[in-house]
Amino acid sequence: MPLDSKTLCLGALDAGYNTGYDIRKAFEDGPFQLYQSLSYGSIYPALNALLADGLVTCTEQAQDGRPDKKVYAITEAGRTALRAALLQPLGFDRLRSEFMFALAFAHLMSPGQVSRLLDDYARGYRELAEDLACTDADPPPGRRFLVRLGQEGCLTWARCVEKHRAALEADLTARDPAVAAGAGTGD
Amino acid sequence: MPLDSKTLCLGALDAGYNTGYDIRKAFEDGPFQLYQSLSYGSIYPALNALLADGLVTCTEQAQDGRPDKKVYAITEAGRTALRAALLQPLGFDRLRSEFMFALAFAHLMSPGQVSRLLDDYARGYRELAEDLACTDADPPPGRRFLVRLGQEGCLTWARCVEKHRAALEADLTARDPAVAAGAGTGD
DNA sequence: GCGATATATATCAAGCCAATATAGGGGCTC
DNA sequence: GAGCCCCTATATTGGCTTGATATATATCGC
Repeated sequence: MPLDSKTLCLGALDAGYNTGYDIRKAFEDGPFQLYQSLSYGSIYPALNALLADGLVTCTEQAQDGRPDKKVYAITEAGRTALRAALLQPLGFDRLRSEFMFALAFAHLMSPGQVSRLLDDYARGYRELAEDLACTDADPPPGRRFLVRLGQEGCLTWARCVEKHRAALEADLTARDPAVAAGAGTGD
Repeated sequence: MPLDSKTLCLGALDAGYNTGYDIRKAFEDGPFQLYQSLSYGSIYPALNALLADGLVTCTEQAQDGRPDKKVYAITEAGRTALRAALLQPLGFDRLRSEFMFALAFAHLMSPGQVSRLLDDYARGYRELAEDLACTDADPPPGRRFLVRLGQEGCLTWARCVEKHRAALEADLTARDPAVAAGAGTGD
């Protein structure tokens, strides 16, 4: 198992996110949002396990009013473990798309509903492309590459949807002539 | 929650996959492999729940030697439930990519390791594009659209990786001049 | 002054995945 | 024909993850 939640946390720490709260932001809005996700229920237990294994250190900072901040830092052993995990054979990408699954049943919907779905889907990827732009300044080479790749990929995917949607919409009206004619012309 | 495992099973049944074993294949190698996944641990309980709710029917077929086959069929109520679930607001696509996460830490690897990662990554998408071609004959409009979209999307993504990789590899050697000069190239 | 949002840690129920158990058939090698 | 692996087929379980919730305070807009 190459990339469990402990490895993901080590990566976030190496990238400069040093509290549980910050790590979650890195996966929610930050540089990792495009290709990984991680929630509190995984992060806090993972940090405790990493601490027990000596792969991270923790210094508590008392703050005015706010709850104490636990600032974590990756150790040299941690960085070695991260490097080792990244070199193991990696599982291939897995996409979970409710939009695509819904579109697989376009024949069960009205053409108007399908068109709205396609609009929302393409727009979502255009918005995501913009979100990917605003990340940290001067990232390492790998993350610079991923920003460019992610932005172009999202825009290209949106364009691909817009390119092929006409064929789908034509297929649907061809199957349901009543819609094409605008009135009940029979089947 | 729009697309839980019960909804996914209803969809697979509507698409003509009518046993638990078959449904899994639809998500493993079949038309849904690109955008959803579902395992036995979800499928069998979901089918039981759907049966209890009257959204599917089940007829047991005794077979020579082999265990009895439970053939499920979606009911009209089931198709209505499927339609209703697909029209609820859908969550946006979520990608889980171990390759991209690993590449985010390219600065922790040797250039050779990064190059191999990029090779494997692009090749994986080219192979996936081929796998997507062999699906069932004469699919409904939505799935025809998704096949075209999926194939073009995978190929485009592979090309996008290959287009941007040179910049990454240049960045990495610029950071580590020893590698550029050819001295002590540890792999 | 009031609700909304942000900081920050932590836990829990519900759900899901990967692995395993069970069981017979077909095909392959030696 | 013995051993072995893969395919069909259903079912269960352990362990992990998500999403929601609890707690406590500060700041910001209005």
